[in-house]
Amino acid sequence: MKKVFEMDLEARLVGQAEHPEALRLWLRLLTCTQLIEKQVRAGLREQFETTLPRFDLMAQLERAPDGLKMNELSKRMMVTGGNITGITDQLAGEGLVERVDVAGDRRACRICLTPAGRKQFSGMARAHEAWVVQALGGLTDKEVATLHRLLGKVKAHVKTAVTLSLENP
Amino acid sequence: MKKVFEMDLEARLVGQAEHPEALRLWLRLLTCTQLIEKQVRAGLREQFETTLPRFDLMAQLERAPDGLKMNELSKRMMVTGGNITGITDQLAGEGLVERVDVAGDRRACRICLTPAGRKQFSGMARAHEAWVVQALGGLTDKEVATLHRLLGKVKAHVKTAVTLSLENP
DNA sequence: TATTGTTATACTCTATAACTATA
DNA sequence: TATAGTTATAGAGTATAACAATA
Repeated sequence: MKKVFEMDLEARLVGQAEHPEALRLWLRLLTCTQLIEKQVRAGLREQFETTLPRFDLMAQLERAPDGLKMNELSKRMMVTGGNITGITDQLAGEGLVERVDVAGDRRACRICLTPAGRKQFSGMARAHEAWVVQALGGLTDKEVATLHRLLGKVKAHVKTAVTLSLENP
Repeated sequence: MKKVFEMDLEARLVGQAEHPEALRLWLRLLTCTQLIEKQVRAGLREQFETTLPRFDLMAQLERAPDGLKMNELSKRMMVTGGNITGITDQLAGEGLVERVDVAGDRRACRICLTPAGRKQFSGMARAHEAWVVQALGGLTDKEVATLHRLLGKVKAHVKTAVTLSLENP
């Protein structure tokens, strides 16, 4: 049996007694996310020959029956518009999504999953869910709920802070 | 006051009642990490003209008075060796770290912070800590402790699973 | 043979900024 | 003028694989 606890990002804190707990928490948050994200990226690449941003874009569309406009995708995925164009071009080239005209605004378009895209996504989503459930399998239902609630507070606080700092530069 | 809760990655779950809570938790974890990480990267770039991997490497060295070998840095930062060489080259070119011979193994070297590197790092670490404390400022001490403990369980479980899956391919 | 570190390379992801077309 | 989307580009970040020197 190999040793499970290797040194990692958190190692940089050893011996720094004066660091607030918030810093320890952040490093642990980062480590957990990176560990799970690496597994998800590897799975998407090996089993589906795709990437996380491509999966994310399709996941957004799967929940939007009428599709989403480019700028809406840009906001939700937290990346700038040019990147959405690029990913959309790839997926459209493979017939997984399509651009649909928007009535009343000839500048805009909605991006929609094609039937082929919907079908492929459902397989990926199933695998993705299994990876995540496995990764978080060490927690009880109650612990999952607690984490979800507390991270909700973090998210609300950070989003507020970001908004305010953008509004008052 | 601008609306704080925009749609984001988590939006892809709306309406999917059959999804386990684990998936919701994962998306929230990812969103929180990305939000904070974006702020940290922006701060490092704007205030110190550096990047997160460079900061991470220096942070590892700051806690290792005798420096660290390349393969040790590679393990801790969870990236492959060639990248460590690249970052080390940059930092060494700016006089912030140095390669030191290892007695008894002429293949290896230890990477150490120089006095200049140590000095620059201390300023960055102070700012970094302030950003993180601000980002997590919406939580009570008790909530921070709870999150830290629960994420510790996640980390242990994922690391065990990764190790096992690597050992039994 | 195995390990340490380096080099070369390719690819994904991202932001920025200039651009076109439409509102 | 402002907005929706595109294009072009540069740079960060990463993995892979071939390589040299040493163990």
